Amino acid sequence: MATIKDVARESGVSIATVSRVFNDSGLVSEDTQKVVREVALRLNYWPNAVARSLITNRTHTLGVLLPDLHGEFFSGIIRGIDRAARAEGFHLLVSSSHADTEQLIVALRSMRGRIDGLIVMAPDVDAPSAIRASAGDMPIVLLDAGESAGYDGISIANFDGAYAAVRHLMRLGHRRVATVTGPARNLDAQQRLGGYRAALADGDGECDPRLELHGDFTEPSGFEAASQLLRLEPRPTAVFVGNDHMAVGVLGALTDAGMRVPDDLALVGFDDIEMARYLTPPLTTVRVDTFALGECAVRCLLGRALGRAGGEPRREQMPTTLVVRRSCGSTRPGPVEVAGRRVPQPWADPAEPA
Amino acid sequence: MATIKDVARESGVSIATVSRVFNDSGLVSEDTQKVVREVALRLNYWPNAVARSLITNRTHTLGVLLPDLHGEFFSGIIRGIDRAARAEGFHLLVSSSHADTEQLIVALRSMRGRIDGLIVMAPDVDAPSAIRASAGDMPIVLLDAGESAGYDGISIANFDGAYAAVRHLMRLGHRRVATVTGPARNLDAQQRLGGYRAALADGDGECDPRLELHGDFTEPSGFEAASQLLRLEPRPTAVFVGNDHMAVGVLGALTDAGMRVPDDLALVGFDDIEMARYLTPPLTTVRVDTFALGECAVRCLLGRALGRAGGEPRREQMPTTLVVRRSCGSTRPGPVEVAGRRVPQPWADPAEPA
DNA sequence: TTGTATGCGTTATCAT
DNA sequence: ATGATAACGCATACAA
Repeated sequence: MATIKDVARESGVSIATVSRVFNDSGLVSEDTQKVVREVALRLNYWPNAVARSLITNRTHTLGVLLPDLHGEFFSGIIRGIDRAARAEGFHLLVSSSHADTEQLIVALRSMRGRIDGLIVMAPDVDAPSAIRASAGDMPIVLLDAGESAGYDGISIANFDGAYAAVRHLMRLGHRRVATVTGPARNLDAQQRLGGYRAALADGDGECDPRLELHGDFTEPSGFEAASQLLRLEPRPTAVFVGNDHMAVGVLGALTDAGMRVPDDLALVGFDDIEMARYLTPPLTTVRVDTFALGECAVRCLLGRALGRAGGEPRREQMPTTLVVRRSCGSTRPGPVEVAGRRVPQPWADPAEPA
Repeated sequence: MATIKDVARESGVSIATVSRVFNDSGLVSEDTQKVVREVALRLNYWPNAVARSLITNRTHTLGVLLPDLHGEFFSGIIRGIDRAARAEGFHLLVSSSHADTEQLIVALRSMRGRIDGLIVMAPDVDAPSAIRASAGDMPIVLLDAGESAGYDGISIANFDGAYAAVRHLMRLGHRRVATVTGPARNLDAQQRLGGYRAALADGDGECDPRLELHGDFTEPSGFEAASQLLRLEPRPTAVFVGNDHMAVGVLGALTDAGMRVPDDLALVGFDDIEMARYLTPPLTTVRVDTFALGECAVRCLLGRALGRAGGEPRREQMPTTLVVRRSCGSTRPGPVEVAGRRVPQPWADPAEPA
């Protein structure tokens, strides 16, 4: 692999000139520039990014630390990150599957010097401080974390989304509305539960602790929770499920038990995973725009990394949208959902904005 | 951010000794080592990966070039890559969304010096040679590409999977079996079409060019194709669809037209996306283990990058599995599919191996 | 066991 | 407009 020296020698100029050709390009004469570029092309030369980083202290690379890469949620986020980063000429150094904060720190440490900024989705609540210690003064954006002081952060409007979903159920006449929660330590789960409770309180719904069933965001846990739900006396007439994966499990259990959705029990999920619209009945749910979340994180991060922004930590919140389909038994279905679809699909679910 | 010099000074040793502590660790006395480690911890020192790479010419990073990051297919692949790479202490430098080969080359060039090896899923047929020119002597693994000479490559058993799917339909008594293909230039699509044709020829099925409908792997294109399919005279009794996304569109169009699946028309897809089991009826399809595909790519690549392997280019093929659900009208449903699921789901689809 | 000195490929700072 | 040379942070051959 040719280096700057090879190009300099072949071109009959100094390495400084070659370097200038590939950077400033203003201080080099047309003729010299032409020669150098030709030689570089012939030798298939391109500046070594590592050597360049060492002296400039800039890598044009963003570190991305996620708990997982699987599923639509993470897939959407990383896609948004990728698009936005590429648009600014940045690469992505990705590491995922961190079981705990310690593993995350190990990954972060080994990125030292290789990245200009960091996007982190921390599994634990205690992660941020540990991260800061290992990250030096590198700009960091927290994805979906709490109000950690001193960090830029982007969160999801979990509370609002859950509130809108439950309020929708109550407008349909439901007073006894159950919920299936996510993991207790999970912030999204906590906030969604908060929205559920608030909507219930604001709309004179029944506030019964037994109506709060516990899941862990997985489909089997939804199945389990639904089994418990069916044993409640009196039985709730609707259920707000903390995410769509659990809602799939709930739907399965209800169908098994011979319950009709939404007639016997109305159902609303959260996330709007792709599958939601293809369930029977199509699932009413709260949409989270994960792509935009990723994009937003990059914009926020580059604002700091490139010194465009400064001062106060910025906190942004990604809005959510209630997507009404048939599982909630809405009496007034909205227009056909068309986002991202190119062809009319008459068999698809009706939907309406929140 | 502390450097090796800071640690050396604070520890009262030379930078060479500090370096040894963080590398060999055999040639340094216990005492010195202890002091250095303490100081390093206090100063929050960790070797700068970029500087280290410059001299060792090893980055412990793998480049990953994919056409997209969206959807289960890519999500599964990159997850497999991530896991396998992490297990070997490697990072991932990811770049995606390359519309054409030129964009891909630009991305590749800017990775120069930053990666020890490359995993590429090239959108175009002409990509490999361009890649080689820009990659120097870096080890490369091609994902899902043809028989490009001189490269390690991992492909999917598209032909076998399609063959098994269509053969299954014929065993169920179907003779007039249609297909919906993917993009003409797409290798997967070509191979799946090949498997369809071969199974038809081997099993005295009807070989009618009109039975080959063209799609582009998107759901709307499946919807369109199904509309054409319904106008065929005589109407086929079964259809093998080139991927699950199109199969969803086909199913929608058939349902719209009042056709019953599988009674009026049997349906088989390809990929086994998560949604497949939740459709009505659950979709019989050919499973591709994308996770294993990614893992395999990393193993193959590291074999070369770490100098473990040599000589002949290796070509591996990921096997596929026919997952029988209800959309094909199989008269003998297999055991309940349990892979990756922790809780029995009695309402779930029956399945059987190929 | 430890220190000195060189070089990795590049940019940046001086010169000229 | 161009060249010589010192950094950048580290690993390593060689010396001690």
